[in-house]
Amino acid sequence: MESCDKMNGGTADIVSGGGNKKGSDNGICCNCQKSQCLKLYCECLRAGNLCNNSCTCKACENNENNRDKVYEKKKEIELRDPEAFQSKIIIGGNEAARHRKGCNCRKSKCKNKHCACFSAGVGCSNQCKCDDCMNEYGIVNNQQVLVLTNDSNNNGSNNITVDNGSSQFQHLFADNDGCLQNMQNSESDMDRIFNEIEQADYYYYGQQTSLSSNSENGINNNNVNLPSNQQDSHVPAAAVCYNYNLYGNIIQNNVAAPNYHQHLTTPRQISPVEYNNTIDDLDLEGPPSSWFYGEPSSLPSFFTTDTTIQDSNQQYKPETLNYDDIFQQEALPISPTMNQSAQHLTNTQPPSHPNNNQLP
DNA sequence: GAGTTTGAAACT
DNA sequence: CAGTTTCAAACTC
Repeated sequence: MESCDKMNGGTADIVSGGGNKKGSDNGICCNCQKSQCLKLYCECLRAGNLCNNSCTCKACENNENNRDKVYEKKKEIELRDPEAFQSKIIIGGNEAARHRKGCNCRKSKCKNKHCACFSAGVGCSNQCKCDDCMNEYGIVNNQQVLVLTNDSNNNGSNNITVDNGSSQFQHLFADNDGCLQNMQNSESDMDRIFNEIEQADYYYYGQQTSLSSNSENGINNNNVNLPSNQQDSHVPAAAVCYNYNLYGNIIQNNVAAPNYHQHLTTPRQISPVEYNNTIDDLDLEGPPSSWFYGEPSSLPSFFTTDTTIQDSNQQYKPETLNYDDIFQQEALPISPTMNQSAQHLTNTQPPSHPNNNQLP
């Protein structure tokens, strides 16, 4: 039997292709045999996903038909560990990323994927109780900007894929990955993200630059007209997507950047930016935000510290809230307040939604 | 593909 | 809280 492939070389196709009856996957799948996919052993459940068509689990109950049971089990798990469904990785401020609980490795020396820290792409920290650790804290063993590739060379298809760069990389984005989940709602979503990135004003070294349609030399091939002393960018722009809980606190964010070479060879049409954020898990999350744009190297500092999902008890029912009235969804450029925003993330509390309206 | 190793999660 | 068992992923052959 074909099993859920965990060793896919770091490329996860996040285009749904439609017809996914068991739920969205984010590239996550499981092979659970005994847990009924109702324990944290199940990667799908851990990520907040229902199991999907890529899963080869047996007696799976983590599906649409058992939403109530899934919810009850998740509550049980959260009783044992209130942070169980939060990202395992904490990235914030100027500190190196670390695993929330750390690892307890005895034999692996923390240098393979048996180690939770290594597997998540971060160095071990003083949270860990590992022996003979060779996974030094502060050494991030992956890249931090998600590269989106329009993979037109793959089987002649036009699918957009996520090139993680390494098999470890995807774990930065695997947990409760609401932004990618939302992108799966439509095959055109990734395409739209590209367009939005290009539609946005470009920022470079914190300065807004202008778009030029007929640039000739160097970096200008990518249609960004940069000052001559700043023409060394690999990627013209990148975007970050925040998801907020019902209190307006960031609970998840993602970073995306267009593939540079693809960008050079396939000029993309600039189209009006539209935001149709579908909210799937009203009980857990507030509305996902728009994508924000900025200079790529600045984006990792926008990763947030961990935040409690404060509505996991379904206190706020979807029908009682009018999200449009609470949040105005619109794209806001990161710069020129980039530094100020980044500074906020060094605090314990992440920044609130730009149009935050605190709920009771 | 089957079997072994590993360490987190669950349990006692 | 500590020790043990269960579990599924990672790894090896």
